[in-house]
Amino acid sequence: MGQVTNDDLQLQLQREVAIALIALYPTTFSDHSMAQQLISLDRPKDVGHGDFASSIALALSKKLAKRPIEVAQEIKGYLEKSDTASIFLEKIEVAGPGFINFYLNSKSQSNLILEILHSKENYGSSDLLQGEKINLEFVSANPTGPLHLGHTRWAALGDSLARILRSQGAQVASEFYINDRGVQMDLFGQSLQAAALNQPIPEDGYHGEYISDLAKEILEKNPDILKLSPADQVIEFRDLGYQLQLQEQKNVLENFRTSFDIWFSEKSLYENDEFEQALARLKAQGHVYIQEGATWLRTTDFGDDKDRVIMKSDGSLAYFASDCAYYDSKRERGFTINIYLLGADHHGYVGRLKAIAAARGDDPDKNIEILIGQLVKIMEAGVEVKLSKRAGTIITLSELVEKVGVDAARYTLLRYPSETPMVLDVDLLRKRTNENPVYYVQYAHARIFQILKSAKDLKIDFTNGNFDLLNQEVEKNLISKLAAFREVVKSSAQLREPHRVPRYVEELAAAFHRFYTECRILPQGDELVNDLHRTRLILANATMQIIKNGLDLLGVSAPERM
RNA sequence: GCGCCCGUAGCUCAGUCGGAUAGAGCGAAUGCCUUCUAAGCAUUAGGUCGCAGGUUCGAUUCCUGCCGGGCGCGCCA
Repeated sequence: MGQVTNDDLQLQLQREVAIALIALYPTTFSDHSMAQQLISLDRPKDVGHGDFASSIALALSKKLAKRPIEVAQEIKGYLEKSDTASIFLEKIEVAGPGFINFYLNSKSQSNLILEILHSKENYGSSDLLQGEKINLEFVSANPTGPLHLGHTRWAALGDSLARILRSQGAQVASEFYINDRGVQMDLFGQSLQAAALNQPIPEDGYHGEYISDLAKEILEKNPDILKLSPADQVIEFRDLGYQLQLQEQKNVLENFRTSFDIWFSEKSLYENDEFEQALARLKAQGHVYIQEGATWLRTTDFGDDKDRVIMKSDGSLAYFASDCAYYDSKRERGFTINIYLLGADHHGYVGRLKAIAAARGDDPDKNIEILIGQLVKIMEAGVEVKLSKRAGTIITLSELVEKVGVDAARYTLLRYPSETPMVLDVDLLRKRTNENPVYYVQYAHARIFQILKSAKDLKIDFTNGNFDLLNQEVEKNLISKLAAFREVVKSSAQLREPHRVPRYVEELAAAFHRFYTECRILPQGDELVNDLHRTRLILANATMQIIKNGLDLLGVSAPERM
């Protein structure tokens, strides 16, 4: 047998246990894959419980009519005699009510560390999602104003999720859907025109201070605009304002390290017949009907609350028309998995979006995935800031970044599951930036970097070490944390949950800080360099690599000094 | 009224397929720098996991009902 990678260990251990079950209880287990499926095997939170733990004995207790501890002992006994298991296991223990704890030997630990140092920035990536073509749509703000705090959360989440999915081999297009047509755009144009002419802005128009600034900018650059007829002025203001505002959004997102592969124009759906084709397809499939002069899609056939209007009775298009054509476009472009990151205020869309997919003949559970991002509340001076465009109390993406920086903003927004409503305490982020968890993680990285730099200055060669020497609790704990990285990134990708990465990286940083406090890494004074120093340097180096890899998945920088 | 999400320490929140004494950060108290970054570490305090049932060897986790909070239920976008 060749070198066993850590990734395989879990599977291999599972296989060994399955073999044991079949040998020990032939009347209960005959089929190998069935036995293996039954076996739970996870990484315990507590290092005292080994590198892997299984509750299989507890689960089987009833079926075998034996006490859990007895079952555990029997499995342990069998595995201890197994030659294959002993290749990578140090020892097996039965603990608590009947858990079996497995401890890896130092050979498998050193293999892990060496693999990290060998793979470098690629460690943690896999081909788990190889061949998947994923469209990931997020932010998708109207180009009629600045990006607010909600958009900021989706920007961080979407961008990080794209990085995580790509790391697992998926082909991902991150996409921004520009709502550049319809009533809102016209209101935008009217608002700009009114502001430019010092006239009252329409009641349902756009009011923020940015509108008058934008109007002023347009006037300065295009003085001739006033010569146009009022109706043409609106169009001109709308189009020029749109360009400026969209460019502004692009700049802000760029500065937030959020990149999009595709900026998709809603208007374009109508300029090259994509809407016509999508509608024709739905009609041909028999899901479209006309009632009271309006054209409807029978989404209730596919679980939606009510049918949706595509074309209104006055002949104008409903917003939903674009949704249909847009989904069709994504499928035509070859995306099999289409992820929508929606704000909680749009969660009512789930039913109709799924219905579009189903009506088209797709599998709504497979081809469409919708992630709901709960809204972000803001606390300032101990009270909640009510967000209102009218009152000018909205906090924009760029304001947040100005206050706390890109790293802290991204990291904070990524720490929580998207479906968790979160409260940002601006005062805390503003006044106490040093206490933000992001600095805790970055500090660990910077610390290691400086130590390795010192080691190089001292001309210490730490390419080889002896992992048998690492027998302290803090050292073992750090190694076992490193071993968990791959599984964290994988589950993060599979569950579409980026927050697992920051949580993990914080645990890893904590494990390192404890290790650093208790274990001297570099030789002191006149002390000669020995294998323990070298091995600890290797361990520190691997830790730095994983912190860096984790932060990269979040789009957060890993500073060399702080 | 119906649908989705949330309810875990004083505050902000983690907690994979149900598992071992329920965790982290902040805040509070106390220790630790003549040696690698104290933006760190250690110890202490702080909990009826919203409430009540059910499923089972075992429930913060799954099911039902209730209470409380957020959001959504247009031929608006």
